[in-house]
Amino acid sequence: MTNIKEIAQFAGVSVSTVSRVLNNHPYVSPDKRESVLQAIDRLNYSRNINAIHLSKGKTNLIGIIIPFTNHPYYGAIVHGITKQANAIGCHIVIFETHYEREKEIQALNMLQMKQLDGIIVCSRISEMKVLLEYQKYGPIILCEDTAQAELSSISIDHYAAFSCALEYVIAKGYKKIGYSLGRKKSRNSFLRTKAFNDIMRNHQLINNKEWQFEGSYHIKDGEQLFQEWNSMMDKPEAIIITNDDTAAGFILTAKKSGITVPNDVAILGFNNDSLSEMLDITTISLPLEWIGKMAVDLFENPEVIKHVKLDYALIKRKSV
Amino acid sequence: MTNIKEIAQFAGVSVSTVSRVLNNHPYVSPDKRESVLQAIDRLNYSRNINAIHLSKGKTNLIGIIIPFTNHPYYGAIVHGITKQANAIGCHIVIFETHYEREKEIQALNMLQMKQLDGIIVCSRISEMKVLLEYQKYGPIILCEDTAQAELSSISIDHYAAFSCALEYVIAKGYKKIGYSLGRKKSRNSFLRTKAFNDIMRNHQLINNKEWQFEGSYHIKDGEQLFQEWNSMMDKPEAIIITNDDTAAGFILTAKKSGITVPNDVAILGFNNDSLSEMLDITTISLPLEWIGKMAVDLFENPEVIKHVKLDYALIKRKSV
DNA sequence: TCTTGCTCTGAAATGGGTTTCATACGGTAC
DNA sequence: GTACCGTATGAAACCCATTTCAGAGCAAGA
Repeated sequence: MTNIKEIAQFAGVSVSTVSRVLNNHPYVSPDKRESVLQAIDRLNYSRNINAIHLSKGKTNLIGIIIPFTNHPYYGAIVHGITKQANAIGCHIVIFETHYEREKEIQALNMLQMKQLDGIIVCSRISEMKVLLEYQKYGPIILCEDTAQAELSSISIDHYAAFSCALEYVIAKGYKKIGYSLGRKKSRNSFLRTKAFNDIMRNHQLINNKEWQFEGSYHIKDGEQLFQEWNSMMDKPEAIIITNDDTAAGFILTAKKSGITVPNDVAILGFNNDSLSEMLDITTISLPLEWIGKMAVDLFENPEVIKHVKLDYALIKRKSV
Repeated sequence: MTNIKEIAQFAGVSVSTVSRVLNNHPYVSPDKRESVLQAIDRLNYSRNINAIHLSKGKTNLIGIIIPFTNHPYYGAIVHGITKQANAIGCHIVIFETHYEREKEIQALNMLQMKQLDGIIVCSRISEMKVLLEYQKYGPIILCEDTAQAELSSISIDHYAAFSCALEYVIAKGYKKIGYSLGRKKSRNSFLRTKAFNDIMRNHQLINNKEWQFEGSYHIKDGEQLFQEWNSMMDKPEAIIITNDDTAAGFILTAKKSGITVPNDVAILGFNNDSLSEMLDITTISLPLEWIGKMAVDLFENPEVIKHVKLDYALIKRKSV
């Protein structure tokens, strides 16, 4: 492999001058620039980026912590991140964690060891305390509704979004209402649960713990959810499912058993995936790609810790 | 940032010894090892991985070239790659190309500049010639049915898989058969087209160019495809759609117009996504995760160029 | 006793850039 | 004429770890 030194020799200049040409610095005379360029061409030179990384102390690599790659919700966020990251000359490294602590630590260690310039956390299992420890090694952006002042975050107001969904279901006349979340212990779920409790109390409706489910991520989970619902003696009349895929799974499975939506049970989804459009599922539309874009923006300005909230929208269709 | 030199000083040894401790080399006396370990702990040292990359000439990073991240087909492959890559201590960098040449070149350049140890190409637009030029910089693995001897590949026998699908449709008594591909110009599509032509000829069935579509990737494309189909005077009775998502979109849209499957039109999908299971779509199951795993295996053994073929399976359900 | 061989250690070379600093030169303002 | 500034350039320091090489010490076998 040819290196900068050989180029310098070949071109009859110093390595500094070669470096200047390579980085488009001013103060290089046209003829020297030309001869360097020629040397590069002749010797078929290409820079060793690891040396640059070492020297500059940065890699233009952003780590993304997500539980699953293969999922519309995170897929959309990752897509947004990728687009914006590319726009600022960065690439992304995916850490698919399946909510294993160890995997998250791996990513954080790469930040510490300077292989990553920053990390965007889409969803996590590690305690906030852990993230804060690693903050000194580079910007960590959270895609969650955090109250943590020390880390920038971008999120949807999940309390408000869930409230909006619930109020709509209630306004439609349903009284026995359940919901299904991803993981109960996440920040998002905490806020959604709180919204549910508050609003049900306000309307003096029954808050039945049996109608509260979790583990809704994929289509198949909707099948499972339907089985659970179907086997209950006392069934909720409406379920808010925080994920269109699962909602779709529920509805499609229900149909096979002759249960129709919204006649037998109303379903309200989240995300506004194209699948929900196809199946006419009433849903809350979330600006997922935009979350990704904003996360990168926050990464770019690490000196200002900000907490950005994005808007949501109720998409009225036919499942409620 | 503390570095290895400071650790050496603090521990009263040479940098070589520190490096030996760090890398678990033998031939370090227990007491020196101990004092190095203590120094590391005291000074809160962490290695600069970029220096290691520079020194070792590798980064344990594998690039993945895919057109879309947000898609079940590629999602499954990426998932398989990620799993196996992690197993061998590598991480992955995603290049979402949307079939833009420039993006693919970006990835290849990162291979050249040694930021990547290798590249797995899931689908591409660049000519083979271009890939071959970059081969000297590191292993390039193709997830396609290539005849190219110089690059390792992992693929499904798309000719056979498509043949299997078509023979099944024919055996079911359909005569007017169409199909829909992703991009017509891809290697996979070439083989599928060839299979179609050969078999239709064998069975002396009409090969109507108007019944051959492309651009089928997402659910929404299925909606579009249905509109096209529906507006035809002379409609095919069966369509093989090389993508379950699009097949699902077709079927769901059809249902809204009162067209039922397979009575009015038979649909055969590809991939065996969970969505196809939900909708009882007859499909060809492809071992996508396994492709990912095998791709990493091939990456690991770059000295032997291999062309691995994986099996497929016809999943009979109710849409044909 | 001498040779061989293993354990242990550090100096120095290596990987390959970026950046600072010192210097030199030509031109302009006063 | 002198002071000052912008352009141009190279030497050397710096980023940080790995690895080779050479040598020292010590024990076992001949």
